[in-house]
Amino acid sequence: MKQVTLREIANKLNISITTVSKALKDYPDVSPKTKSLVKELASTLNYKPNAFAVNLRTRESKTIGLIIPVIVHHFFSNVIKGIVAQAEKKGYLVIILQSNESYELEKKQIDLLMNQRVDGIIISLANGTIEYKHLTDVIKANTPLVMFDKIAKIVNCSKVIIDDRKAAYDATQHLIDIGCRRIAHFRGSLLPQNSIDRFLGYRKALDDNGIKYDPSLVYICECDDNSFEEGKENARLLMQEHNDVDGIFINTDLVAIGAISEFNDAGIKIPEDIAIVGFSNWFMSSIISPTLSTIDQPGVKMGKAAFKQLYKEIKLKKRNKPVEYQQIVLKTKLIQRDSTKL
Amino acid sequence: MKQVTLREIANKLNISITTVSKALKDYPDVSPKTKSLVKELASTLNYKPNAFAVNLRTRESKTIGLIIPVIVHHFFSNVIKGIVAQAEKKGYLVIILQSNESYELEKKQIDLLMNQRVDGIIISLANGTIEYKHLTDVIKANTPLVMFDKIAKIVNCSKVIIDDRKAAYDATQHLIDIGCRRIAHFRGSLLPQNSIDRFLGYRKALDDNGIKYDPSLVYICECDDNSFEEGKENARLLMQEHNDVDGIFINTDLVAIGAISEFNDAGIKIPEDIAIVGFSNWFMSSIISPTLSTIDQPGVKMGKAAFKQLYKEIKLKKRNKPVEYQQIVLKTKLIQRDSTKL
DNA sequence: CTGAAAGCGCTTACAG
DNA sequence: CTGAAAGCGCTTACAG
Repeated sequence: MKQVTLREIANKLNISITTVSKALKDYPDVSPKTKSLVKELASTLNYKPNAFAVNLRTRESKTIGLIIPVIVHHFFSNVIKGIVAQAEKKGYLVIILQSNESYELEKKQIDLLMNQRVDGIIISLANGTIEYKHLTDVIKANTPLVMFDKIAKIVNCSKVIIDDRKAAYDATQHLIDIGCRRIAHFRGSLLPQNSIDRFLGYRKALDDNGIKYDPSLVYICECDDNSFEEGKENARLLMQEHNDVDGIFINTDLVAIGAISEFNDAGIKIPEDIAIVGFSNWFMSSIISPTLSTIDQPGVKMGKAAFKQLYKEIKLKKRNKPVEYQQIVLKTKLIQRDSTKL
Repeated sequence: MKQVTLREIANKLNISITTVSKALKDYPDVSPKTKSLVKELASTLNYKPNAFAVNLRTRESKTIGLIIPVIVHHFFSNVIKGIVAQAEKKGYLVIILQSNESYELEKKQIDLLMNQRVDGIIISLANGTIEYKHLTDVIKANTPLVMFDKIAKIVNCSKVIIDDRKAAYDATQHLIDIGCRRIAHFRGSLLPQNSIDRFLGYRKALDDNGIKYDPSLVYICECDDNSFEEGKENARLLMQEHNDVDGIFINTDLVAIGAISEFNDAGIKIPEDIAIVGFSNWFMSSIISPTLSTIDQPGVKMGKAAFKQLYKEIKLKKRNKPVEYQQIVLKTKLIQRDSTKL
């Protein structure tokens, strides 16, 4: 089945391609009669404009790119859902790529998307991303760029984040409030801004409560595919090295769940022996035993907000208007469950 | 920053656009000297071919579409991962849409993708899909189509599936093997082929073992966003209506996890009072308590297989060769965990 | 109200 | 080895 073109419709009706095009787009300078004739034939022939030709002319693809570190991940799949839903409302399609936390892949994928002439890009950085030239290049090429969750502070573009520092502070304060005094932290990878901020929030809460910060209580997780195992491993180490710890604030739920599993196996009671707070509110956290206290991080909302901001910038750019970059900070909240109910 | 075009390079080097184009694509009839000159300038100017123009000429978009019922879903997000990874290897990008189990949305999304002139489409049907014209239209338009997991048997195209009937049979037989004699089934929505097949496998296992099939032991779940709650609800009903049941085979893990949670709350012992087998092997199943026996369904593999088949068909179509539709059946295996360890 | 013409940026059959 | 020309299918400024 060959695709129907404007020319075909024009020939069949013995009018010009121009008029067909204008009729279909409801230009005011086409007679109602012609319009209805054209529209009718177009629909019976099942005419679909060739997107390539339209894109080439209008220099718009109605497509955006999304790069995330991992797809199989409660938070990120929620973000995808938010972005895809919002984009569809505005007639945009979303190309999704997974960087696998690799800087090299991320660079290549930015390139792919720029080649594809997407109208804008939304990205959450890979843990491995150490330079930002690929991102500033996007901005230089005048392609709207929005970063979310794992951002680079120094890159000048719009960002959708939560206040990681405050959220981590709240989580740690909560542990202190229920009586913990020797509090460990399983932090994320060294580079990402959010794992830095969560660490800083943890430290600040200790300071403000007169608890001495002890670096040996901080364990690192890469938080890639192995999060669950990393949680188990760190829990094992912690038991060997510090049997006086009474609380842990953990960078992300999946790691926390690994830790819980290890403590359960070792016969350590949660929260009586060790209280635990996670981060992100994965669905799993509400069904493991004990249920896990955590910080709710609104994935779908973040996705929607990121697309909305990108959309604004795409529209502004189209009208050659100046863009003001926004830093959108969404609210989080502490969810108390059994892992901290003393 | 304006985008660099072939014309620009041609002008700067005082040669024709034709030659520039051919040089960049390593045509044999361009002198090595010209080639290196062109390539060097192209790279310093950071030339990127305009994908729209290329697509318009070559009638290829190097982009495929993927429609799935839900994104936030262990199995489907694994499939996404498999498809995206495999596609990238071959230089293809993936546009992802979520049908939300809605037939109407699914139709609209097929339309969107066809408009976008994707090179092929991979789809897992919505529960609500009752007609297949939108799918046969894709095939008529000569766009390669591959269905996976939730397929329509009567649509003539390639399919990637598991043997749902056998897997369900295995699961039910396992319950019988450990001594269950009064076995309920929480089935999926009525339309999808896979929930029909799983039901049939369940029934066959009962038959083969001389256990009378009792329709009142079959409960239905829509398996949409509420799966967990549906599991709880059905478990509640089951306890009221049939306190003699000693085993349940459940259509999908998330529903099974809801049921486990309800039984735990009600003080019913798993597996002593009721043994449970789920389906799909969600990560969660290995960490809840008791851990859940289930059928492993290879999401990433299915995604990869689906893309590979689609890719084959895209290539064959390009060479005007006939396509032979494949039905690819991937292996599943029963994973025994505590919920059936008597 | 209608249409001829230019042009978006490429690719490729063809001529020289 | 090089290049002029046609064409992919659309949009839109312009003329009538």
